[in-house]
Amino acid sequence: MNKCDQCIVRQLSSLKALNKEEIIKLANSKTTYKVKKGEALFEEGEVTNGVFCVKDGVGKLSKLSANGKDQIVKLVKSGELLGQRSMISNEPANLTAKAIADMEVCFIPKTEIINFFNSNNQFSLNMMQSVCEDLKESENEKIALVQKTVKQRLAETLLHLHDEFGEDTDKTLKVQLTREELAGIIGTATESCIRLLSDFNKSNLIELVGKKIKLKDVRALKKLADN
Amino acid sequence: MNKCDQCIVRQLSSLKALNKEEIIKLANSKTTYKVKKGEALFEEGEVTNGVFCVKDGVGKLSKLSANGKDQIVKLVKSGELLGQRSMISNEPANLTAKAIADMEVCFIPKTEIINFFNSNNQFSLNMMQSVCEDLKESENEKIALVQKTVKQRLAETLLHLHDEFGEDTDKTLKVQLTREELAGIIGTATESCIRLLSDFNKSNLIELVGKKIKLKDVRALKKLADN
DNA sequence: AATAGAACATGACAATTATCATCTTAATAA
DNA sequence: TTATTAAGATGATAATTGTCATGTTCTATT
Repeated sequence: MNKCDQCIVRQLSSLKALNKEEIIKLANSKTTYKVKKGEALFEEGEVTNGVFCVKDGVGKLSKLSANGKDQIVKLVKSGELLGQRSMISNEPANLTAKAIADMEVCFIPKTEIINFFNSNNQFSLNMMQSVCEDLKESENEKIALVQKTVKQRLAETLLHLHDEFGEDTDKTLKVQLTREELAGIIGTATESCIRLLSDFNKSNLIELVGKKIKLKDVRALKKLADN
Repeated sequence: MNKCDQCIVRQLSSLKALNKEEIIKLANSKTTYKVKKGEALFEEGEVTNGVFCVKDGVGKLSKLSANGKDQIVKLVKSGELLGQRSMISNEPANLTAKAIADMEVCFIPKTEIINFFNSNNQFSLNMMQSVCEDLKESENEKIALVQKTVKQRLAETLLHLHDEFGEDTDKTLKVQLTREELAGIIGTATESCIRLLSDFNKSNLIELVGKKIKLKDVRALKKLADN
């Protein structure tokens, strides 16, 4: 059996609908490579012509503003796909994808995906559902941006990061984000983000272990977040 | 030939991929009805179990916040579909859909849509592309919320409304939104929205004709919006 | 036409958040 | 190790935006 069969992406993403035969085709058409922390998988405006499977590492989808701030739209972790939207829409990428932690990815060319669309209905449906999931999240985040304060959004984001990525052995968040990146997720200035982290630290909601963050009072954070 | 064949929704939405036979099935399974301005098609949390075709009128998808403010996520006009996301995801509606102008809609039950998914690949692809389009817009609006000022977002929104809905014979915007709704789109307080409209009026960017809005200097508005 | 209620408008003020400056600490390269 | 740069931290201040109060103008209904 080839490697794709046991791959985490195959287990977690839309690709789980593919049968043995299709998986073999997939394995033959894919290309695997590594992306170092800070490097880009693709940049806004590029035509990607395929989909990226994230085997390992963490990526961010973001857009640079005129004033130089990077707004992070989504984090992508191992097991997920990247670049479906622009591939499906036949458009250049709307966002830039960069590695936040060293990544290992496979690239699947568009032609192959289209074949799967045509031959495997469940695959199409899975893909559609995954885009719908992204849409729902995006809408809810949009609403949160307007209806919640920066403090609430920070609390919410810390909880999300905890849920999605888990914690290290020292109980700190596993994803290593700079304060600037964290600010880019919640949509605020880096200084504001740092200030609030200090506040949270002082009021014992979190603990700052060097640059890492440990959630100390999840209940209080939750209460703060959805008020 | 039955009515669906000539329907504007059939011409503009994903439904355009359906063949004659499918259109007949569609016509037999649909139910048509009217929704008056202010009334809801469905509310957040409801299970819709199908898709709405907007034959006429304008609708808004929105979410009510704790403090009573209504954040508008999307406007829907004739020719578009409504409720695909929660149908595809098998989830209750995430947003409330209300009529902003008297609407005429057809409801297509989920079972029928699923049949089309299975029998017609192009239909699936169209639907997927339309969700992708929504996702892209949502992401871009999310970014705009963070990276642009309220003034810029108002300018941007006025231009969008002009593009999407056009103008009446007196050159005012065709969509009739209250100031409160407009504020709900750009994500600000109603008073702030009103104040900025006054400012735009004073600086000759727009003209306030009663409650209606006439764009007077599109170029300046554009410059303001994407700075 | 009179009245009530909604929508619009504007001022005064407060709260939130951004910006700029400066400093400390940590990471990286020579 | 030391130098250099990046990341983190904090204060002071300004700008933006929200909130509350109040008044005006529509609009609909009797």
